Amino acid sequence: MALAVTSPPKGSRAARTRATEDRILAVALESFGMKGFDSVSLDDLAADLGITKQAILYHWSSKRALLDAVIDRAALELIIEFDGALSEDGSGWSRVESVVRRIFRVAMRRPELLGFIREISRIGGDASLRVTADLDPFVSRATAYFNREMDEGRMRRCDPGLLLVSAYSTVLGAATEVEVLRAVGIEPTLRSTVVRRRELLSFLYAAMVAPEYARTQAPR
Amino acid sequence: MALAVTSPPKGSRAARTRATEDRILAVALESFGMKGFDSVSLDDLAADLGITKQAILYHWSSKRALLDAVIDRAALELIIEFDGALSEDGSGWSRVESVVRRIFRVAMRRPELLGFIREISRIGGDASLRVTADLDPFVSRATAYFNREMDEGRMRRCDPGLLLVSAYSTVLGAATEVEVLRAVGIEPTLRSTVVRRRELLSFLYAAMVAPEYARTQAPR
DNA sequence: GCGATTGTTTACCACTTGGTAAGTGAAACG
DNA sequence: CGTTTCACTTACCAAGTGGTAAACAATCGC
Repeated sequence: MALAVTSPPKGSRAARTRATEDRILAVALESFGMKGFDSVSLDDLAADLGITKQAILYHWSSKRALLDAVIDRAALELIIEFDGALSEDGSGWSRVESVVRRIFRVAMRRPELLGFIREISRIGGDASLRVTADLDPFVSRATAYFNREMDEGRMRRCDPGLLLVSAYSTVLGAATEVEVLRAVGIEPTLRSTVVRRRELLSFLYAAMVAPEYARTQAPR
Repeated sequence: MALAVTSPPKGSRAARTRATEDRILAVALESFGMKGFDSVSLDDLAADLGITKQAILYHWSSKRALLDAVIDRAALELIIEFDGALSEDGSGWSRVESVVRRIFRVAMRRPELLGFIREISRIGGDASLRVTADLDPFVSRATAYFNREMDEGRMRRCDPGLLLVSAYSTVLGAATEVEVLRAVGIEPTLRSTVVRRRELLSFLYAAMVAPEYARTQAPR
């Protein structure tokens, strides 16, 4: 899919270097996330970019070093996508709802981003440690938020970390487990995604919202 | 980890052939599930088995053909692990609970099996179609079960397919997303797994069991 | 016992992999 | 303007990839 438009040199040299590295990281994130790290060769990447593999190795000394850079970029983009939702106005359920909507939006529009995180989990070792470290600030904020909500009785009391994992994997699963969806007869179209999101929200609502509080805030 | 004990030839020729193919499939499932299809070469597999790669290619004409065989085996093992739980005695929540316990047991004892299904999902194409077809009977049974439970008012009314996906990915996630667990500060030990399973069960309980029915069957 | 069959190995092969070394053209700098 | 620096390419390479061909040894039918 070489879109390689050999764009006319523009801007300062430093700026163009940054632009090239950006393009490489973007394509690498996309490919690693969709096909897996080992399934994508540097030649594949280079071909998609319309450059040579050695150009990539000029910016990063090895494929593994490139992976580290992609991890950092993916974590950054994830935080940008989700962290805003935690800062939004509204409390309790409405804020959870907005996070879920964002995850669905990301899963629909940028599936490679979530796929990449999963891929990193499987690679394990240093790569996992890196993504864990990168995402730590976000996790802390989310956990603190859950704790606050529980303290004020708007959410069922439970372990915030586990709640985060449960909600994360539930939403991520419903949003990305295409094959499983097919297996249960749900063809992943845009239309069905809306239905799934609505059902999932009521699923999460039942699981998370404190019963005493539920009457005042009905899920859609 | 070549355990290659060059076992003394035993049994009829047909039986030994079956045994060899079984060993190959077992090791391939383990490796593909943990490291990914592309990350495991035929030479790697052969080395683990203490044979040569050409011995593998004698039984299956290509690496891809081997993958198909592994898919069939994985689906079979999955069905064996889970289908029994659907047939067990008990109704409503207790049966769901027994399925969840089984998935956790599988996730702890045979992580490669669940990892393999996920890997196949990502490979997509024919491989996905194959696993979908293989698992179809089980999915039908589970869906029918959910429908029955809903009809009799023991479960919250909702789309059975989506419920299956949600429950599947929630449990699978909580059981296998080791990196995410680490990120939220849950070190995946045997002890913490028990805690997580208990919390997850109450999470699922709240989400699935019909409110009118909940009073009579408290989750542990 | 003996040739045919079968499972496996040794010997290859064309191709791809990540990575190195040296060269090149254009911008940056004095 | 010359030269130095930089981003990148062409030319390689050794190690590995999936796969083929032929040799070989154990077992089967007879």
